[in-house]
Amino acid sequence: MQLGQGVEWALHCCVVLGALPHGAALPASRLAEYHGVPPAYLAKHLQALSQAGIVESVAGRRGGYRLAREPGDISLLDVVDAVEGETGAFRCTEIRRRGPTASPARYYQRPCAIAVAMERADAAWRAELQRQTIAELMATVRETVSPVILRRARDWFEEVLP
Amino acid sequence: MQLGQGVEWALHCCVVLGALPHGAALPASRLAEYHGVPPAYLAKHLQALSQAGIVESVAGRRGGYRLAREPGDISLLDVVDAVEGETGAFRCTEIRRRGPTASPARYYQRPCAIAVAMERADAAWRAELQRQTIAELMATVRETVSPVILRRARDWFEEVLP
DNA sequence: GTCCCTATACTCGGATAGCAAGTGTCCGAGTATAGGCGG
DNA sequence: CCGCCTATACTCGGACACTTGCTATCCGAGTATAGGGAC
Repeated sequence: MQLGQGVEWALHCCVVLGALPHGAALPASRLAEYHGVPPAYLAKHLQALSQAGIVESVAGRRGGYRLAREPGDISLLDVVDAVEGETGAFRCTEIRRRGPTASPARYYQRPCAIAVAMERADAAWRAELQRQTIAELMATVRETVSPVILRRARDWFEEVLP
Repeated sequence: MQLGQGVEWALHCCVVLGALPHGAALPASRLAEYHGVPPAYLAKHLQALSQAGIVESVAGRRGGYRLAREPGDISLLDVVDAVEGETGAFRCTEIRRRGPTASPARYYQRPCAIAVAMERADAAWRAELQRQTIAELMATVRETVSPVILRRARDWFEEVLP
């Protein structure tokens, strides 16, 4: 089990977009340049965020992406679900109904105990992601990132933002 | 993100092996037959369980697999880690150090806030899996599975066990 | 000076290849068993 | 009748193809902008 790179990229992008001046948009190409990742591939994941209503796209010149909601209203789970899809980590294929002891469906009304146990762990994972928001992430970043880096980032943004 | 089928199969196999008479072993082929899954592929996952010390293999005639520890000493996390590998779901590639604002390593001593947040969710997932054991799974199965199915399973085992 | 129009340059969006990991399979090495043979 | 030996059949274990989904890329549709021209 392994999450795709897109999750990491999407989260970093959300933090960056949240730090922009209100209403400003940043093109996907700039986001890719800032993070040092392939532009075309990052665009694909940004489209997923757009379709999920997490970011909104602004067309034309001076266009780009910006957060569609307040950073405090975007949970990490929202981002992960948008990029990875909402299919749970565990998939129960009901193998208990197969093999020589297979029986009519009425004997399997209770859910599979193994599926229940795995879903429980999955729920704990999702709950922890739901609990945290992009706003909290931004606050932590501001507190932990070196002032030097923070300054360089601000300078770079002022340079690329028109 | 999606776990492989092997996790489901391995958990079901552990529950079945835990229900065997003490000391008895069941061949991989029988386990595959009982669950209606490809024998050769299930064998691959059972090898992983064997290398992790969860089950032990008995060679030769009357051989097969049996639990290497008491069911109460095997957590679901043990099984998942054995089959899927212990690599966490989220992988941080430190993209914060890339791009135009890249700086010397001494400015990145604090861990990446995004990685920390994701690791927190991963830890919650693993903790929930660690909390539950094969023994508890067996108890739940005994309580929830239809008596008819339970009887058929017992009959089948008495038939195939020599 | 102000308004409108047009050409432009830039943006997103979906459709298109390449590759790694999970999926599925096979055959060889090793061993406890079962039967036969000898004492 | 008992013990030993051998052949056997069965087991696990690792090495070998195949398919799905993640990774990476491109070009076309659409739009806000900037500049020029007319009034």
